[in-house]
Amino acid sequence: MGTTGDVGADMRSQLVAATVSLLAGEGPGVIQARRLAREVGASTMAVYHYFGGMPQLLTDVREEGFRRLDARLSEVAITDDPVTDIGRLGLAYRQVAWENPHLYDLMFGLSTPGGYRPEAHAPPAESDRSSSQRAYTHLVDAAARAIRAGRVRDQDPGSVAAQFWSVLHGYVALELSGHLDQLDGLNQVLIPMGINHLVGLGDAPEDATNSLERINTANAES
Amino acid sequence: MGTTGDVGADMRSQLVAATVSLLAGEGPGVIQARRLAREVGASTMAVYHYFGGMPQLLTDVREEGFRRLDARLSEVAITDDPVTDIGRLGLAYRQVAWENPHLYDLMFGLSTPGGYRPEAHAPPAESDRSSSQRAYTHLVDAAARAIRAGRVRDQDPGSVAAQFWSVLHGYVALELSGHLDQLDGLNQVLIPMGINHLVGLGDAPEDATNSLERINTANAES
DNA sequence: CAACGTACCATAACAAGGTTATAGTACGTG
DNA sequence: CACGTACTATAACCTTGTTATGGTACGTTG
Repeated sequence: MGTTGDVGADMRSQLVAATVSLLAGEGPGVIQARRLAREVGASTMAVYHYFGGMPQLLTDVREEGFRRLDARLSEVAITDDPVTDIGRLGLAYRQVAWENPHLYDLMFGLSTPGGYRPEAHAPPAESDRSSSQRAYTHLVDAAARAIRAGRVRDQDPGSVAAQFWSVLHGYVALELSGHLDQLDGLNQVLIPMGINHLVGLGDAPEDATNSLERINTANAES
Repeated sequence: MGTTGDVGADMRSQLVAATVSLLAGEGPGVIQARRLAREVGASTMAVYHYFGGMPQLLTDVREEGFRRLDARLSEVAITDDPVTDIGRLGLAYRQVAWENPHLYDLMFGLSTPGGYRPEAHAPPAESDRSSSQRAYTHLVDAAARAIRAGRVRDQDPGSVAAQFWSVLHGYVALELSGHLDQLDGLNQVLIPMGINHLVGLGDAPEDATNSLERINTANAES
């Protein structure tokens, strides 16, 4: 019945995988210790033995979410047009969010499905930070390449990346929560916003437009 | 003992107010039917009589959140510099989010504190949409003024406003969830991002910079 | 080889919290 | 005064996180 997949995986990863899968399939409402245990063919105790409780399990699920985001962004090829690369990173980012909106929500929201949260709340845990950090790094690298190529004014790539991330996350979150329903999000918001931002960062308007028009073309390893 | 306030308010608004207050004070963990009832000096049944259940109550709380956001944005004066106005709207928006992060999370997240959600989930309810719409309108109006003043290229103000909203929400959400902790968010991310965006929209770099430098000055009715 | 400790897991009980059933009170209306 | 409606309180029910307890498998050690 479960969509857990691999039989070779240990119980720990099976539980995380089941949670991710249930989040995508039936939503946060069914993320319950009993349900997860049943899903992987174990008893409730598995949750406590391997994680300590639901909050800790969800912490791991969140981390897994960032791992998957990182993996997806890693697949975006590095080409000789860093601005196109940035556009493709954005598209991949949006795609990941749409494939499992509730997982995305768990990664960035302050609350969790069960109503409990993965620790205090303010600072993401060490490991959590590093996971999201790895995903963030893709943006930093792309920003650095854009600066090196003269497409973006010389400045701290971290700041530029944070700006891209804000734009991306804001757009994706509003889109997911339905607040952008009456617009053609991609063409009326995300793409023009990306172009505007790039132009503000120093790129020529035609160059930015041309680069972002290429984002849907093949994406093979350069 | 509650921080419910007004004794003249009916039970319905008292419950919503208590929820907002508890979200700010103790977090989503204490948003429980029994606790809310105790807070307003009633029995649990009040929640069911006035709302039907916790999900519907939270729907109302979400709406109240947008009402407050709208009220706050309404206080931002309309001056003869529409770009400064936009900056001030952004600052007010951020302030509202910081005053009650969990309420903000409830307004934009897909999940709710208790683990249940306010209906299906995809499209926000009618009333909900109109509440957020009212807040959104402030941005649309400001964008239209900026276009009329020649500070932004002529285009659909709704699209421009959605872009501003995305930028704002993305920044605020990342900031709240601690993902921007190692940066000086305001000065390294939000302000430069705003300037970049405005320049991309057509404003002159010096004008955008000057206008945004004015956002912290007095805010009296024009 | 036998005793033993540890890792792992199932069953069952406990506690908290959403929800429902039931019934009572107050009050306006005929 | 009879009656229906709005509102409220009490108590029970059910689901779900959690803990207690005990059992099995297996590697380690004497």
